[in-house]
Amino acid sequence: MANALTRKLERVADLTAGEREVLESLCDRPRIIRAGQDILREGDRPEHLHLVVEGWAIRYNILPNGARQITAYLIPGDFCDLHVLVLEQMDHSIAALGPAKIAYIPKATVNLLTRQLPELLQALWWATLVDEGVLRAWIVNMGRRSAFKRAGHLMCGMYERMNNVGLVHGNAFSLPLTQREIADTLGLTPVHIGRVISRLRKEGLIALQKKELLIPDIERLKAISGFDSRYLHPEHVRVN
Amino acid sequence: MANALTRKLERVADLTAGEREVLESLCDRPRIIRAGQDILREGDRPEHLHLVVEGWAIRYNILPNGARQITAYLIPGDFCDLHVLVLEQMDHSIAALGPAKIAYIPKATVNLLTRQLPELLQALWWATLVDEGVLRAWIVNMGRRSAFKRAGHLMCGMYERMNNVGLVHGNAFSLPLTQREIADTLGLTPVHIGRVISRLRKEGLIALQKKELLIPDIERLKAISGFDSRYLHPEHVRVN
DNA sequence: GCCCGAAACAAACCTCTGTTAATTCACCTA
DNA sequence: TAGGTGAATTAACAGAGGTTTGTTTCGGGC
Repeated sequence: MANALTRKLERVADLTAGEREVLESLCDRPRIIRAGQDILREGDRPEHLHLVVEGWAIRYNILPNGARQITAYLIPGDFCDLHVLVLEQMDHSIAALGPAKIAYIPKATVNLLTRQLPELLQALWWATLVDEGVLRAWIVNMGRRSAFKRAGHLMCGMYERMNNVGLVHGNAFSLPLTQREIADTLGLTPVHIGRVISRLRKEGLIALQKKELLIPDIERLKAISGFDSRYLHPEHVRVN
Repeated sequence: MANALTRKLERVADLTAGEREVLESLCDRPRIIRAGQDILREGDRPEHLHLVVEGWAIRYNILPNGARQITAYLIPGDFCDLHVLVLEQMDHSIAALGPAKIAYIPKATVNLLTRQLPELLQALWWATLVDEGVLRAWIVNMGRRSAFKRAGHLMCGMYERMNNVGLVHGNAFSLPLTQREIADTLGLTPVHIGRVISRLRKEGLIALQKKELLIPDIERLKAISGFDSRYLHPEHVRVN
């Protein structure tokens, strides 16, 4: 079975057998990170690139007043810190949500690979462009939607991502987040997220228990929260 | 004098004379776009890439209820639609703020160039990674800061960008935005932006008149609004 | 089975930001 | 110079979301 990185990059580029093999080898011998532990901290100047092999991680900033804002959820196949190739220093932190496996890849290796395999370089660039689309949708969600729609939108996005990797069964999937994390994602408070979730339940839009989220009618929730999945779907076929 | 695209890419990569020449030629014969006119619309499947050569543009989404959210300011040297290399379809629109000059570059040309000049491909990737950092800072700003700090933060960011390209004189620079645009940037309403600006004025943090913004003490404004310029500054020196 | 801390749930109260609308100002054109 | 349009300003009011506090439930360890 192909690993997550390979699967992800193949959505935007055709890879040769050789390239695929190289990618597989990068994920060898990942380190195990305990739940909640930081993988990278603001200010770090990492010598390795960090790749999520298994589990979930969050990208987040802590403000001087202690508030936290989450800016990304990282799933298997996602790099934590590609930007340090350019900016060197971390301007935010990364933490494992649950227990996770992280591969440590020397920066030099990546620099070498991208110089030798332009095809791979392009795939990484394109994956970055897709990520940008996700960030833009995040901004729109936070800037112009009510808390109720914001929460619905987030859940639709999670559904899509999990569905893309075959992890939705019977309209339900595992959502290993506390209300505090949802709040820090959407720019709200845990208390208010509680209110919103209880309303989503009351209106029959979701059933959430034991970190398992069930969305009985995803199309209805999408319509209500103004979710448009276009931004997640690369339609590109390599023109070679 | 080098054009804006060249200057921008040289901040993240060493370019050969030949590469620089190619970049210059891309900006030949830009089209003139009138103030306020759309350059690209949501749903478009452009055959060309669009590059800002002169003037400012905004990236924005319109929601079903008519609300607008701006997700980027594009200045000379910025591409409007690199992501259509992967996603093909525009999931947002782009409009010229004032009168602007836009270069139309065939997608095929860019695909060809990036295949022939890996150095250029890498520079574009890295520029994309820098953009990602800007989007993350935008999210943090909207999610976890009060309207007052949010506005101050935006102005600090504009100051930095303009300063980087030598357009700040005597602590002042041209800010061609209406309060409505500032509101749509920060996820607030024009009325409230008005309140916030008047308070920023009262506290002597800014002087704004005729689209000219003066920040008497930039360090003070940065401190008050929690601005950290790290995310804007590539420190990288190409490892050749 | 019991205990503990964290997470979820609830209620009262408060404040920031949104809404609406009227007034003034700036700029452009006839 | 007058008239017109969009932007900025101001004010009164409303409502979404924050704060604080307390209670209940959940999950893991013993």
